[in-house]
Amino acid sequence: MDRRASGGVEDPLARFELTFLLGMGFQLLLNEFSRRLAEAGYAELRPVHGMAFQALRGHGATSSELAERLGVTKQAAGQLVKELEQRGYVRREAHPAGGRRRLVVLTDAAVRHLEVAGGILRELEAEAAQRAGRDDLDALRGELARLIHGMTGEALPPLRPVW
Amino acid sequence: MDRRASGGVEDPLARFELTFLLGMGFQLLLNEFSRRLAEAGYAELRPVHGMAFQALRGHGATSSELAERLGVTKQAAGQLVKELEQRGYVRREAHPAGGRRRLVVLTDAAVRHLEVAGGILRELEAEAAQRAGRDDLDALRGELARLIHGMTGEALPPLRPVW
DNA sequence: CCCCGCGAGTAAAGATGCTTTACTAGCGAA
DNA sequence: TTCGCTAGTAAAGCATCTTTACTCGCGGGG
Repeated sequence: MDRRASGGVEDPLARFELTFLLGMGFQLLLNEFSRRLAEAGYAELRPVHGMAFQALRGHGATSSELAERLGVTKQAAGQLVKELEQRGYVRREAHPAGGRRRLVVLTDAAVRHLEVAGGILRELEAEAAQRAGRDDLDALRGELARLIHGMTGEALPPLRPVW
Repeated sequence: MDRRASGGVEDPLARFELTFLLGMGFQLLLNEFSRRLAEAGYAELRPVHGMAFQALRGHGATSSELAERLGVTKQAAGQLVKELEQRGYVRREAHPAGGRRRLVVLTDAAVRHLEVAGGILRELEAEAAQRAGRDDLDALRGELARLIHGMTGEALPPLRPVW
């Protein structure tokens, strides 16, 4: 049986613009992600915190570098770091290059969070694959990747927590 | 030539979770949409205003109905309506059902905005289709529609302007 | 008939999470 | 030594939402 509406009732989603479809899909996945993350004990962390962890994973970064990667001002990044430090998710160490620089690095708690968050994201993707079929989901990923590359070239855009 | 990386350098996007890919694609399209809309003289309107126009198109609605469709409180919706009324995008008429109800309806200016915005969205989609191929883009639309239906059933989720 | 309660709408204050403006601190180079 | 660059911080401003608390109009039960 064909999944596409052929002669039956037209899918109302077919009338929506691509941008809306992307937005709806994103919002649905993200809401469910946040729900499960809160259930897992991370209700205090918003998506932007997870983005910060992503940006800091590996060798850490200065607050200003973090700001650039997140696409916000360095003041906003500084405040984020302060909160995360108070909650024990990052440490601020002496920066090898000296100056006023401080290197912000993840603690084990943040690394654990990244693992849990990643697990939930993969779980969501697996559930979608079960409904839509693994092949279709891989195709979706490929087409999204091409769309993104077509709009940005090689550089990856920052993912900001607001419209 | 195969588009998928087969033996060459792996696409860094292949490492990202589906949720991130959706978010990036959405944000890229939306940013470009906002840019062009501002260029077309609508710099004063944010995406949420366009969403409100969508929700009101046809027969209009009360502020409370609008609030529900946008997924915000009725106070927030009321403020939105006040702004839009001052700028001449909506009118508030007597509601046939009486009571305190006021029917919020679109003016011609709002209808024109919807046309311009729709044109830009279709333009963006056409450009993406030119890069990726019309078939691929249709496939993307179909897969997004299935993803959304898989998560919501028939009901369509509100599209809120924040994470 | 009256009041009572409900839903629509409004008003004001509060919360949040950014940006803007404006400063201080360390370092290297002219 | 002073100039200027960059990192970081502090405080205020601002946009946009929610919460709390009311007022208005109507219809129904006593």
